[in-house]
Amino acid sequence: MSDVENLGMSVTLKNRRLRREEICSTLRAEVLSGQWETNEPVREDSLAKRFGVSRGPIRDALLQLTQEGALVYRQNKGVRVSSPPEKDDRELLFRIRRDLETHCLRKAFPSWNDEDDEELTSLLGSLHEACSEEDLSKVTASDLALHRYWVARASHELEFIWLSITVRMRMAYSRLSNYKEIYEEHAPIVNAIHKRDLKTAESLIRKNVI
Amino acid sequence: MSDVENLGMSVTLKNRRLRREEICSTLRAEVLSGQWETNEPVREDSLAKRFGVSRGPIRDALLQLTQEGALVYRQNKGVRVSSPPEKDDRELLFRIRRDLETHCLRKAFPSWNDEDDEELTSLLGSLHEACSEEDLSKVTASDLALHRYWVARASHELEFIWLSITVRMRMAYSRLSNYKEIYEEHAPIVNAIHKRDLKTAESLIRKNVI
DNA sequence: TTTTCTCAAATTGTCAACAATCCGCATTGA
DNA sequence: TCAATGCGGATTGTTGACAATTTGAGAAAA
Repeated sequence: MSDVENLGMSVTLKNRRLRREEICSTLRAEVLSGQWETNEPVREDSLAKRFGVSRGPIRDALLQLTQEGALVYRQNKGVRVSSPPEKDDRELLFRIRRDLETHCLRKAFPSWNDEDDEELTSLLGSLHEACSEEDLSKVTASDLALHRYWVARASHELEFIWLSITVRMRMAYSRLSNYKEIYEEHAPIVNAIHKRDLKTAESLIRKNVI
Repeated sequence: MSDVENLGMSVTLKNRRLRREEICSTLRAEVLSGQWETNEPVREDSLAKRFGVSRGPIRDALLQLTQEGALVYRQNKGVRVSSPPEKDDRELLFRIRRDLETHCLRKAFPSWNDEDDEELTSLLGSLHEACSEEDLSKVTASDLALHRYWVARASHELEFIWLSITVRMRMAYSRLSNYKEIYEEHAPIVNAIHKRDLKTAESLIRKNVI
């Protein structure tokens, strides 16, 4: 019953519960959209002031982003933005990510339901909105959230792994170019899923490089 | 020059620098070797007392182990030991891990040198010792460290990803059975690497399931 | 001038206390 | 008897202060 209450909680309280995650998502989107200069140090104090919390939760978020691959920690020197993976590794990472996504989609398909369709539509809507506004940070977050949905739907274990791979891949593709293109690549995927057309969805994901 | 000084630091200071990492490694080996009951809650206070630190560093370590997949975090309820991945996912994870290790070995081979050979020999020695002593926790840590070496040697980015996959795989194979067997599976791999025989090393790794 | 050393400011690492939340148990009321 | 409720201990989440470390500027020496 407390769960029911929580759902109805005010936004302030809701945010309180997810403070670390919230901060983490915001920072992740900023880093991945190339808004932080490489080699520019990230200060815990300034982030703490910015989010109106103490350094504790900030450190939690930074540590998590380090694990995900967006930041790199150095002893007593704080974090810096991570460099993109080497060329040799990119192909491998790309293949792994593709395998993960298609595996998850295939696995989730049998139990895919209307609620999932709604959620996906909503996420695609966010992506569309972000592309229209040309808000780079929002585009990155929306794109990530869309792909993440079918991965998480299949397995929360794989979600972690997928995220840490995808975040690292993204470091190489910051500063995306064509917003329209991004949306138009994703719409058909969602459409195929709505039609329960696994084969088409899979092949589209295989092509949807980014 | 401070780096040089650090290398010569006393053990106490060295440990100070790596406190979080140290705690993390210890706990990881314990969890992976099946010494913690599933669903048994892990209390931050007791860990803090055990390691003689405050809850801060303990929380850091627990958060990291959560990212790696050994533990699961629940809001206001602390962490619990993670469950093994589902059967569906294991095959995929296994393939990915295999690809990662062979990729890294292949990549590291051209610049592999005598120092690497020494290090590997030393790690194999630790594994042998651990197997002789039948110290489950030590076996797990040594085995992990051995494989980790050639991954890390190739790429620190891939090291993170490899670790989070391997840790999750291991949750399914806790309580290993035959100690001798473990050592005897690894010795030929190291031997092949010493002889710079990439092909043999690769095929042995492919077979070395664990 | 150039190099080395010292010191202070900035920053991260750690700690202990406080606030918020969860969980089990007893009490209450039908 | 049994379900609902509220209390109290235990546990996690957060905070601000303090300790340890790094960094860079400037003084001192070669």
